[in-house]
Amino acid sequence: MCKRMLKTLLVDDHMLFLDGLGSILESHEGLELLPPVTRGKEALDIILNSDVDFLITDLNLPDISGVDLILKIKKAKPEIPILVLSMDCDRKEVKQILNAGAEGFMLKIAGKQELCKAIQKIVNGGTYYSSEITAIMMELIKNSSESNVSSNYLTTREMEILDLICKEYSNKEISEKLFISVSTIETHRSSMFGKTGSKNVVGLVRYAVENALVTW
Amino acid sequence: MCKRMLKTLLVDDHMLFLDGLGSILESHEGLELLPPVTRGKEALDIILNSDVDFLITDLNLPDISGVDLILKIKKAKPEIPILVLSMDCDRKEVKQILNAGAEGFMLKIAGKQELCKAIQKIVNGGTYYSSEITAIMMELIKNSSESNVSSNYLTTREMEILDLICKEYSNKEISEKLFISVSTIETHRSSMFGKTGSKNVVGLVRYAVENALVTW
DNA sequence: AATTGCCTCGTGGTTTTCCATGAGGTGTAC
DNA sequence: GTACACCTCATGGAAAACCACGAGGCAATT
Repeated sequence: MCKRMLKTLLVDDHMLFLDGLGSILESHEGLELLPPVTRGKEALDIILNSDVDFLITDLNLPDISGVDLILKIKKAKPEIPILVLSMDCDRKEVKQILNAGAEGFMLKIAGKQELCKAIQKIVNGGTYYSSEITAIMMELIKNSSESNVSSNYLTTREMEILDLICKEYSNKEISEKLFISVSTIETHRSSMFGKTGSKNVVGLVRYAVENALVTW
Repeated sequence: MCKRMLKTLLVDDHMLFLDGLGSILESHEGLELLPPVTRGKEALDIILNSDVDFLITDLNLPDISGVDLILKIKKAKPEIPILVLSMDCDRKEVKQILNAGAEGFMLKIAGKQELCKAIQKIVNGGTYYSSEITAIMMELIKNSSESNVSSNYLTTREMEILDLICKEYSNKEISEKLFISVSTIETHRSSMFGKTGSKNVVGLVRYAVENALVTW
């Protein structure tokens, strides 16, 4: 049992959660915690330019989407195992995360015991998906025939923007939060109008509510 | 400095966050951590039936709303200081929390230093609101003529208009349907903004959804 | 190599919303 | 009989949303 310490990077936009996670994991054997980060791009930078052995990340990051982060990492350094923690999860998220190739996916409602179990399995080359996730996986498999019917579904970016719209963000505020121009937001809005058959932002909010894309 | 240990209850629906918070705070002097809970009703039960000196709670709880929790506690045991932690915050939340009488309100993006500062101030009889919160407070004050003091209920006419707004009607369309001028609609909208603590029409829709004023 | 989907951005314009302010009319309640 | 809540309306201006169009970059697919 003289394993090398795994350099572990924690990513979450909530410092407090990060601090807490750090407190839990610093006593976890085999892990050497790197200074945690709150932004996806920061994380990406560190992973690409230094030695990281293990990544534990939140799904909701301020700058880039968690899925994007995973995709980019898996492309550059597929050997680094990734454990994703998320507040909630819906079918699309699960699908995206699994496709992106994350080794683990669990919710933050889990306790530290479950977290440790997940880490254990993953660092030993396995995978861990919590029961909530596996339940959704079942559903996805069951309904995989009609899943392509909804081909006019919103893209990741569109959902992201819709989420902010539902939080009363103006286009300008969204552009500042996502670091893209107002034009882009407008383009996304327009295409969402088309996809959802809405006339204005109210229609989008309605769509979001009906499809449970937003949790208030 | 031989203060009594303050029996502190942590409430959050995410076990992992709870565990983390526990790790951070167990070394905090003066606090004696009670077994944390994930449900609002559980918290309420404990607070009403045993000795709790300090409450740190999340705003998004699975069973009852965080605001409800605070209101109920403040009604029964107003002497217990409450620090609210939240993921995000919008005007409505801030307004509700402040009205409910919480001693502190901060975001989870804060670090543990800020958390400790907040706790320090609060247990010494003070209050703590993070910069994000105070910024929103400013906004609220700026835009409060009389609205947030007086009744929060919408009038019949306002509800009627809100209903049409939720059906994607523009002000012009509403004015034609109700045979009143666009100015009038705007006046109603404005006063609804005040009453509901919204910035724009999305906030109104949200209010309508939350209060089941609209059936889609 | 070409196509397709997604994300990005711009220009220039119209329409709508939002805001501040003031004010008249009605009915109810004290 | 007056205070108050409600509904009505206007002016005028600033900000934001909406629309139509074109277009380039990137990555995956074919």
